[in-house]
Amino acid sequence: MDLNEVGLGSGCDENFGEDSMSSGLTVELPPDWLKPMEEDEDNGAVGPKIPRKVRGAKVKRGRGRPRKPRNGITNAVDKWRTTSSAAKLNHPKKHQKAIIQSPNTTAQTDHSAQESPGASIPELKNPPRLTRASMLNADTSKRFVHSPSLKVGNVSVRTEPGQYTSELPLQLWLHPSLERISPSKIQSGGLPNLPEASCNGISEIFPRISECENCGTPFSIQKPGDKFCFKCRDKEEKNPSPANIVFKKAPKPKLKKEKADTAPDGAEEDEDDGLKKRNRRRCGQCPACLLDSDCGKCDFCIDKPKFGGVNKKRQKCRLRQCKFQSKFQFRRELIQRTTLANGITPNRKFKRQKKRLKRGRRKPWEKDYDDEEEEIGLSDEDDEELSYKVMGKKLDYSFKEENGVVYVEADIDADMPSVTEEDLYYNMSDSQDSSQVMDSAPSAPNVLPQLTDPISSVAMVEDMNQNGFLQIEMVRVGSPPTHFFGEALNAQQLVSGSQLEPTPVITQIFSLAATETESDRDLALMELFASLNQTVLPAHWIAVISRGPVIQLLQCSKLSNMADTVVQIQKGFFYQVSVQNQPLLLTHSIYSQHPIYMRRVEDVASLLLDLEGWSVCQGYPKLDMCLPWEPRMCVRAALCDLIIPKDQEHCGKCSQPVER
DNA sequence: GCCAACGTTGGC
DNA sequence: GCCAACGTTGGC
Ligand SMILES: [Zn+2]
Ligand SMILES: [Zn+2]
Repeated sequence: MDLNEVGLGSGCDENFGEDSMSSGLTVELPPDWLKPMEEDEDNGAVGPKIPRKVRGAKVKRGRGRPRKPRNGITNAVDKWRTTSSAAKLNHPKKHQKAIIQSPNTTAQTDHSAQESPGASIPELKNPPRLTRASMLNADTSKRFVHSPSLKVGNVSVRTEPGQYTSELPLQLWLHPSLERISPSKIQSGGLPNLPEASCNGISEIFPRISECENCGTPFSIQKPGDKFCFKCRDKEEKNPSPANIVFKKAPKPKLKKEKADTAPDGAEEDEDDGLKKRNRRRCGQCPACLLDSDCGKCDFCIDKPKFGGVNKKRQKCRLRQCKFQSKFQFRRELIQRTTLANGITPNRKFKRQKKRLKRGRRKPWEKDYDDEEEEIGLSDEDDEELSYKVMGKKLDYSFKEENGVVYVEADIDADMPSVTEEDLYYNMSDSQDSSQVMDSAPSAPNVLPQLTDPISSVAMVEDMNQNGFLQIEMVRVGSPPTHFFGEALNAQQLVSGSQLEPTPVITQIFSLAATETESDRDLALMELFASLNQTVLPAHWIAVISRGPVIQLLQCSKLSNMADTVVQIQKGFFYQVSVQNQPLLLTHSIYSQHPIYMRRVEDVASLLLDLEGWSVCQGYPKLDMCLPWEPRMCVRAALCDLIIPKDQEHCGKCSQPVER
């Protein structure tokens, strides 16, 4: 799976003239300027055994083990504010060319017509190219998997068998526990290797995380029907159930490791095995897996030759350890964050959690590396205390900003007995102090009432159901990605979960003002994402995150004027509004009414609310392109405003089109 | 049983 | 051939 391919807008990149559009697939890469700096050459590799000084930290994305599959799909050109929009202004030539090649063509959008369930989409002569109707606008209703027993949680996205089309709607599938899926059906149904082979990448956005039916551990669903976490799957495979029985009530598998097990036979299995092994430690979907850059500060990073380390540990950066499948997950990450925030130098952070006199496998002739520790000046007492604070107790935290200084507020529950790493992880965002609810009614743009009653979320869910929205809207808005952040997902959890328990006092505030690294920026964005998912955003907006990382805010309701609108927030909190995949010009007045950076949930919410007050320019009819029996097509002027006041039908440029 | 160390290997 | 980072293992 390649999250680079997450494409939220639908289809058309013709404005940038580089996409052949043959497939109609949407491939939207995060802009290069947002990626970690690439170092193009490797100043002579040095043997791993030789400690060396830091050779500028190289950030390289194609790392060894996990394969990051590519495909031949043409990448969309940057459409980001600072690049594309600016490019439009700065490079009129290129832009002009694009316009000539492909004017912004748009189908006359008629939401009400599309909304009617029976309405079929007329066959267009060259639909993907000419219609800019986004996937969010497409008639998706038929593709949803309906189930009488809808469970609010455990929702993920997938395409139905045989439904790999260019305009993929947001689709949901119910957790397999609710649906019987036979393996043959899956295989013949053309659901190739989800998540690896997803056509437009939309399914990558939503984590397919579920709970292992055997051990309850959260895990990433690798393919439809997965019910067990990696471990249990392994065991299951070693004692496979008869082919036709799919959901056998697994008798608590004896989880004894059987060493000399059945020898794998067949190259196919080997390959499969290899692939499985490669991906064993990464789900590819969690925030950690989405991170591209090493922090350079954790113990594993410090150990890396590129950071001047001696390459003894040879592990992936702590921050990049998968939230679900890594064996090094989380505990130390928390330590790092805390200590980072605390201003303690990175070198001190990850020294032993446990005092060990000697370490395994050291060759007798090697230097005693314990000395090294003394060089650094770390006393064990320091170390243990630091670790204890974080590890032994529940820790919630949230970012706050005040006078330009960013703080981490950590809630530490002293009564909490020692918790597992998973617990820590899942408790991370349990603190509802930072959780805010916006009423779905677009009012009071800048006031975010505190979440008081979890029921309100439930009520909202029901509301939306009654209003006839799509299934996705029956999920609490903003919830899909929150699997990662441990937010309670279904109604029951909302009621019975930690929200009802008063969260302890904020006991520590750490300043983060100092140097901001690439990974800090990643984390800050993740943090915003987490906050967004603890917030009920304005009606039917959801936040998803994709590789980069990039936060994307989508309006899920086709009834909204903003159904085709996506707000994307990048590292550094730059944001961009685009309509049907086309970025608004920087000069658009909506930008002047909001902060340049979407740092805070409030800013985002306010922007979304504001957007709801606008509508999308419908362009002007392109008569010559339409044969009488074809649907009426509209095009937009080159410099179309895209978003216009609600009472207008098209923007100034489209009402007096220059072309023709 | 834990984990530092390191052999190993997929991906490039 | 190099590198990232996985799985394994011996010392504790
Ligand atoms: Zn790191
Ligand atoms: Zn992951």
